[in-house]
Amino acid sequence: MAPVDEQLFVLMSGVDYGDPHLYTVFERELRERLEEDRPLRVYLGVDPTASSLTLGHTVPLRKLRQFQEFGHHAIFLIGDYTALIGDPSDKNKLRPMLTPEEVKRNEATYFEQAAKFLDPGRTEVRHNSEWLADLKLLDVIRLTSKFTVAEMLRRETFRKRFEAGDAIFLHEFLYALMQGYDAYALACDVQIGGTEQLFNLMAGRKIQEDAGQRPHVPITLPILVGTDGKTKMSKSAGNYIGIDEPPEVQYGKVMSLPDEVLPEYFVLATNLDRALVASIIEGLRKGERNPMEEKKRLARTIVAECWGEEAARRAEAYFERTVQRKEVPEDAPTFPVRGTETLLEVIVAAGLAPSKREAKRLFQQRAVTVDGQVAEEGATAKPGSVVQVGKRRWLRLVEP
RNA sequence: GGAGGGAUGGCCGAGUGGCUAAUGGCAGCAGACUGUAAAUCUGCCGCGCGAAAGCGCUACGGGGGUUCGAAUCCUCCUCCCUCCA
Repeated sequence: MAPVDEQLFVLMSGVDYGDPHLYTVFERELRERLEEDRPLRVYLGVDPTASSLTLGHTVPLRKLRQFQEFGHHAIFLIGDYTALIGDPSDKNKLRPMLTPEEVKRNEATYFEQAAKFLDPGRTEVRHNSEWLADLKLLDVIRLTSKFTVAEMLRRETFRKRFEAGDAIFLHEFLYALMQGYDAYALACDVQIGGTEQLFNLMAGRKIQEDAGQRPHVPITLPILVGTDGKTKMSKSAGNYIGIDEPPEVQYGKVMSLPDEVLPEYFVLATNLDRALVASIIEGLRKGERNPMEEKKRLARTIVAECWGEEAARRAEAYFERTVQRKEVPEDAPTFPVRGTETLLEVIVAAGLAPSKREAKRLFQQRAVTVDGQVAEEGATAKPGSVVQVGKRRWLRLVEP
């Protein structure tokens, strides 16, 4: 296996426990395991609560991949049983419990997409219903007896809700225990998760230890911010980059990220060589590297990791043509016109604007051009001309 | 079983009878600028008619009501939360 120092450099990259002391401790623990020079059992658990993944979901997947590339044994655990409860970790309110049918439906697409970021042939896929479904009430009670109420209430998410007078249901306490039990059932050496899950991972250590197992090394990663550069990337917030979105869309979304988040994106959302990543970040900080060039590299990398090199080249070329050189893309959608319709009608009919009111505003803002000339709202749509709305919407008018 | 609090536009969150298509923030869109679709600045940001002023329609969990007029008051219903027992 690769030298321990080399492994450690890569594996600890981006890792954050929210506490420098913990970092030292866990880094040492990981070093000890790596020195045993054997494939470690590394597990990542994912609850199939959503049917399609965002770039944010790929952060822990990439970490698992890194372990895999060093020859460690990767376990992808589908939390089909825990999903029924709902992880309270990242929420300040109760999470809805899913039905078994919903879980099943999400699960298939989930792994299919996750597999893009793993080496699927070398990944062991498990479900936690395999062991959790068989626990007897007595087993569960024994598990709960290892934890105290004070311990639970010290946890930030619960504490805040408790202090705010919000409801905390008993089953929410159980979530951490279930995830902890997974670690024990898998007899894992390492568990990967988001920083907000540290509590759950620590619960796992405790359960393993009580059962006479060596507690695993937690590897927690920060939450990836969304395209707004501020809040957590999520579908519902609309600030996401979906891994099944078209290459051009992904590329564009990356290019619209605020410059400040480039470092964290390079660390968390790419598989680029860690030494290179470090030098990029350093270069950006010192102003020796051009943010735009680096952002293009980031965009290219992310698209390539989702769709392949070829798609990344295409997306980049598209961006350079349309945005940087402001050319009309040759694949601009066409729209048949007789020459009697008004531009306004055509823009709405072609879907370049959601409503007439909105289209009217676009005209008022001088955002509509025909063959490069700013067009007025009353103009008629003539076949053979090219309409551009804003920076990224085009239409080629053709004979019907 | 009892008492009380809440449900507002994509999200967060003001508003407690007309001045409210509804403060503000975020997200989004446009223009300017630029090193990029970054940052910054400015404007827009329910739908329809109208060149425009303007007019109309729909909207504050759901139904019904009071009123010249309701997101705001009353009533019933649904869902959520808290406290006491």
